[in-house]
Amino acid sequence: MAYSKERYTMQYNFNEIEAKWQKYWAKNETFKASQNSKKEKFYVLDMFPYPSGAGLHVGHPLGYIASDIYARYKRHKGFNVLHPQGYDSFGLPAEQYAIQTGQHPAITTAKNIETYRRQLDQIGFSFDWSREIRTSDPSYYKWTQWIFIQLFNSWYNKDTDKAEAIDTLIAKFSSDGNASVNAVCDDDVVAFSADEWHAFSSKEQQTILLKYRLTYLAESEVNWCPALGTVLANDEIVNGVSERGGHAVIRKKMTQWSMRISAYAQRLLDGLEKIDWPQPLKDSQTNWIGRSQGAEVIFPILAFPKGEGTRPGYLTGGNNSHVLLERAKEMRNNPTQAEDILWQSLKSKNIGYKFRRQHVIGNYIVDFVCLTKKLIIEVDGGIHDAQKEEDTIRTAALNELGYEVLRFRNEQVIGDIDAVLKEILQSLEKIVVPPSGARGISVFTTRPDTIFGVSFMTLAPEHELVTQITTPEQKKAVESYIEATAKRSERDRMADVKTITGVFTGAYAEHPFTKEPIPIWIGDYVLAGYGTGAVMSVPCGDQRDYDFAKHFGIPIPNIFEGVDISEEAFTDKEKTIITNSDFLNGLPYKKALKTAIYELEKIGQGKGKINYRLRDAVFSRQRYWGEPFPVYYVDGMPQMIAPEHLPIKLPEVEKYLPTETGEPPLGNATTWAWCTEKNEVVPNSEINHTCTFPLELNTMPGWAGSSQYFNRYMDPQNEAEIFSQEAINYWQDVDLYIGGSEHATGHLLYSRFWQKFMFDRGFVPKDEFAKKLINQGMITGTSAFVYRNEDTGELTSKGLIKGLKVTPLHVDVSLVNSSDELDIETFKKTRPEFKDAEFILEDGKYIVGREVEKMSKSKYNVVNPDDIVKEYGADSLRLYEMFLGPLEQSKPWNTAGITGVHGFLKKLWRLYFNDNGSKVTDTVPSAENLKTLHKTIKKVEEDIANFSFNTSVSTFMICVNELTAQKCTSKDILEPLAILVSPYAPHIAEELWEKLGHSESIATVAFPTFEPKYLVESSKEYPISFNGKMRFKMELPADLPKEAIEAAVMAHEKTKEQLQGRTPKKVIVVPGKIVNIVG
RNA sequence: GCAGGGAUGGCGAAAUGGUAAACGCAGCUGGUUUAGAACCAGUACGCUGAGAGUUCGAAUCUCUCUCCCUGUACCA
Repeated sequence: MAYSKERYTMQYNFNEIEAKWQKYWAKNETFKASQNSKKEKFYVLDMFPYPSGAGLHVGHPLGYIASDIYARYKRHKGFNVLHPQGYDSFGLPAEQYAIQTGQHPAITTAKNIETYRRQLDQIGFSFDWSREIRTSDPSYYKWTQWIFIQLFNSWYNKDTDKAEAIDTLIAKFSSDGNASVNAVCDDDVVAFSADEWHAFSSKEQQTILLKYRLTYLAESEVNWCPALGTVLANDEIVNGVSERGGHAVIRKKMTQWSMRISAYAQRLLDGLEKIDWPQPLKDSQTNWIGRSQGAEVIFPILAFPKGEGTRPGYLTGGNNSHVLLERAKEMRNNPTQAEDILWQSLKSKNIGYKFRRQHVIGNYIVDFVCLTKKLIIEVDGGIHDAQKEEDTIRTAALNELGYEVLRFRNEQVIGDIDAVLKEILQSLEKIVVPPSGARGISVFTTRPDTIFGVSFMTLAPEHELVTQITTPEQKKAVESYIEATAKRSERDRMADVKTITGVFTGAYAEHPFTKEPIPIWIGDYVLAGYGTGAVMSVPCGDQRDYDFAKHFGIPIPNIFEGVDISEEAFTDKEKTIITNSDFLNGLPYKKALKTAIYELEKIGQGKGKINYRLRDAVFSRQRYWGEPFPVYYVDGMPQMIAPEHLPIKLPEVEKYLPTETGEPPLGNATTWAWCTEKNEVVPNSEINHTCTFPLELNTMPGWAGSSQYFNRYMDPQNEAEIFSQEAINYWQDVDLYIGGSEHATGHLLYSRFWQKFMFDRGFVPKDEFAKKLINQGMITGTSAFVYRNEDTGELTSKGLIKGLKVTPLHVDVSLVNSSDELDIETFKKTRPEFKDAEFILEDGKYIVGREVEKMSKSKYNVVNPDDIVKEYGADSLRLYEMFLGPLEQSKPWNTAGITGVHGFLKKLWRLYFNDNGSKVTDTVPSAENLKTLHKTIKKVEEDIANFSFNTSVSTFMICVNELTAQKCTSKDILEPLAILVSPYAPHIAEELWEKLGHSESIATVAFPTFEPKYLVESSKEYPISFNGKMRFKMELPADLPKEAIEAAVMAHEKTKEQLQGRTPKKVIVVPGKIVNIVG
């Protein structure tokens, strides 16, 4: 009996070992990163998880295992390693669960975190749990709120190309106004002087500053999801529906907080060059930012339709208009003969345009004016000959105000009224009046070199000019087109790219150079949200324009030399030679581009411009379970709460839905007002708008809490600062960041933005937060299927379904063994609907079908790590996940293979122990032993450097197989081996280490040093190939010179056999590698 | 359409200019102890998606094509 007990303890009892060491690590805080260490730092970070209710499946730990191996390896290499973990614990699922059950999201979140922690702990990660953070914890989101305030109090100075404190902007405004300020700001800022700045009211000043702040409140069109009751960011929408739940999304105007990320577009692009991130990830950020270089061109609008167009203000007078108005009235009542004749023809839209007489414009009273066309008609008597000079000044002043002046003499009007009217009409037709302040249609183009190829213009149906320029004849067609496109969802519009639709507005624009009229169309291939929402259409140089022109029979002028455009547009920039283009003739693309921009700038109708696709990020969400803003409102203007009063804690609410009046869920809170005297949150009833004000009802989006969390880990308990200068200066940045590629344009872009902002404001020393990033691939599930015969209802084994009409049905993967046989009895028990099903077997077995799919509950292919750990142990799970294949590749899970790595661990254990106890001796290791060990050290170090963890697991297997065959028992080999294995399989390594007689943890023991001398071979087995095909092998001394090798090979009888008497043309000898005989 | 990645035994894969398939799973044969199963020994299969080029030699480099995956999209 005693013997069998002894035997039991000497078995590899992984469950016991793993529990023991997990407890030891926790108790001794083995992996606590030291805050003041003389060691070199190394920061290994995982993307922290959102703690969902479903818990972890085997796909989740993949990245964590890889980073853990790296972190443990770095500890062995003598680094002070920071390897923290936390939870991104604000989010929609907890809130929706709360809506359904009434359970507070904080409670479900805490419960989920508990599950996650248990699951993570049992895998044996070396996280420094003393640094755990949770984004939903007020002590953490205090700093998210703090950063928001910093952003609010900053503006982007384009001259210094960085964010600066808002005070510096205010100082500029008070000394010079805003004329000299070169900032990233809203489009609609108007110029003001220092005096005007001082004259503005506080509210006006705040309104102006809001246009410059890095986070600002603006009415913007947002993606509103009625089903979720919230706004979604662009990256939260997939194929026109919400990423979560697939609900419809519509465009809606709302006042929202926005982040001026567009200020950083260029730097976010430039920064990609200095970070070691995967190329596909960099590419998707590059595409997302979408830089395109070209020009903005303005096309004046021609020929406003008669009587239509913009409605200019009636009161056009200057400062003395009250005096002039009296005089004008008088003059109206006493017209001259000529004036009267003309008025009879002009009044009541007689010639199609509305005219006014004796109208005050600026400081003048003009005889007649058409306000829509800004055309003034003056009828001069003899007196004007004497005051020619004065009239010139008058005309110039009116021109300055944007009016054309047409002068006629009394005699002309009286003598030939028809000729006068004809001239007036001609002028009216010709005059272009830019609507509502704009000077024409502004377009963005990357091909200003093709400007002479423009044969029409296209506006997005939503473009604001559409309603203003459409002619009465086209009005009906345009309106019905707009209605039709509005009905089509974004999804339909995307799916249906091939169908060409559009309609002519009836209006024309004027070509900047040829002055030819260009018809203006609207078409839904032009997107309102990109560029200016209008394009200059060059059918010969753009396929979409080409298709549109072909479809509607619009001319397609060719401006490319020697190119046939009868079938399709010519888009090859490099081969472009411009022709039929006036001053651009004969120029290649690049030169033509520059020249076109130069000429456009010269005539003031365009300029070179860089356009970005990246839009400012909407930062408000109409949700409960998110960070509250540290903002209250005074007279409609947002005010920041002073940082010393943070955190502003999320208030309690009755229910988590929007209020009946459509306000966000925080509108349900009864204690949600800010008292500026007590500096605390007080009941809403105390709101008096003098010292107590309403608080912001929106909360921050999901990415708020994750955009700086990596820096908070450096000093997570600091209550006075987001992190101490000491901590940030020591830890600097993340050395290795591992996580999924799905965050490419969300978290990873926003984090880089905030990091650059923090850098600009001097809070952090690095403007990129992660030097190296790795995307682990997804682990997919291997679903299993049974096949139901549609005719008989029988379940047919996979090999017999050919020719039958069968429906595949998912079965739980846990009921299938490694040979794809179904456990029929258990299947019947767990799926009552198949209790009496007839099974058609092959060779007495039911074989299931297999297919690789994403892991999901509904597919019955989810594999839970808990079960694996229980059955094979954490070390087996860790090794197996690494062994599956390259880290970055997506790969299917198949539990069957785990017996391989599990067997390896048992074999490893038996190197150290047999039934009687330890086998380890002080025997001097053989050369063979040392060769195996050092070969392994070399390969494993190379593999870790390349993140090739799958091959190092193979290397361990080879090593253990070899040492077992060598019957190695030497401590000098087995000790270093335990260290080598420890990053991968830490539990067994600790146990072996302890059994070898050590009392300290293996975690920081120095990694064995590779010594090349043990790998030196005295001989080499040369592969001898003939014409590149290996035929036989030959053992030769390793240091044999080239000539001797050749001689030895040629003398070999097998060589003669291969050559069959032929003389080789050539013999290639690569010493140490190969011999190749050609001939 | 564009961008990126990929295609090697029945399966996961290794080899990045020099012996293709290491390592593991599954298969097959034999053995040992079995309640299940575990362990040990042995073993077959396979020529790198197709074609061309460079080379003494190509899975690896170049070109053309096919297919698959990921991302993205009337981006002017």
